Amino acid sequence: MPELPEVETIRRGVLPRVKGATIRTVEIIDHRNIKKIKPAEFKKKVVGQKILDIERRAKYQLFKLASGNYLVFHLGMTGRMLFSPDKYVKVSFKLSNGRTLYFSDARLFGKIWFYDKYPELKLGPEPLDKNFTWQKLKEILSVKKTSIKVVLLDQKVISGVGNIYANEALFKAGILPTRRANKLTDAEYKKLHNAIADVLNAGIKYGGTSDSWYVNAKGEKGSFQDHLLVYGRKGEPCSKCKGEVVRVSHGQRGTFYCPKCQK
DNA sequence: ACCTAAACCTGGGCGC
DNA sequence: TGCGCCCAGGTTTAGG
Repeated sequence: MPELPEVETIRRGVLPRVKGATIRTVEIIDHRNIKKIKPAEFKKKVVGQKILDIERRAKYQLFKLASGNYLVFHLGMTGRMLFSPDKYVKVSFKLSNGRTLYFSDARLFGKIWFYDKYPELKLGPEPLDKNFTWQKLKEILSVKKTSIKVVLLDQKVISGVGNIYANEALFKAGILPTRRANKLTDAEYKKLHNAIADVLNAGIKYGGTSDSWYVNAKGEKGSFQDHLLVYGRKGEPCSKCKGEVVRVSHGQRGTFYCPKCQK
């Protein structure tokens, strides 16, 4: 479910509901989301901790605790952060402010870690960072011989972009997903840089994409699915040329594009 | 370095 | 209703 815009939307909803609160109890319904540490140990470390802030790094949320420790969440494909439980809750955190934070995850691809200090995540640059210029994009892409679509999904190269926004950005930039990342022209690196920022900002503006599992911290759907131009639109007319949007499998992921508009 | 396939999992949707 | 199949916003690992 969650790419950068969805995670950011969730963070903005969760923060005001947990900021300044202390975690009183932790209930673990399914321990498989909790990584690197045993459930009992996790509870022991987390209970009693005060939450100061939530930082987002790519698709990760880092809960900054008053002790200097960090509680880190990755939502995988179907992870949710809720304050009213749904039927897929796996871990819940009862807070001193009367609320309970529910971590829901139907497919169990989500991950929760406890870190003693600020974690070193092996991630490429944040695409919405002010310092992330088109020249920087060119710099990191021009050493990659693989396809541009696969590279955009590689979190070590550029972080936060997932399958939906990669498809949308390549359509907006008019670039075929199978082009070699190092073979784009300067004009194309510029267009792609703009397109990535545009689709991510639009995703945030519309509160994320709710094609299937994604809801925000209040349990509400986003609406960017109503603005998608190619993702999930196999067989539909292209919004630019009225040709047909096609779907192929590329890099083991559904890849949507317009063969006429993307070169 | 790169490429592919498979693995981790469950659930929704669709055709029959 | 039910079954089988395909699909899924992500990431990691193994092998060639």
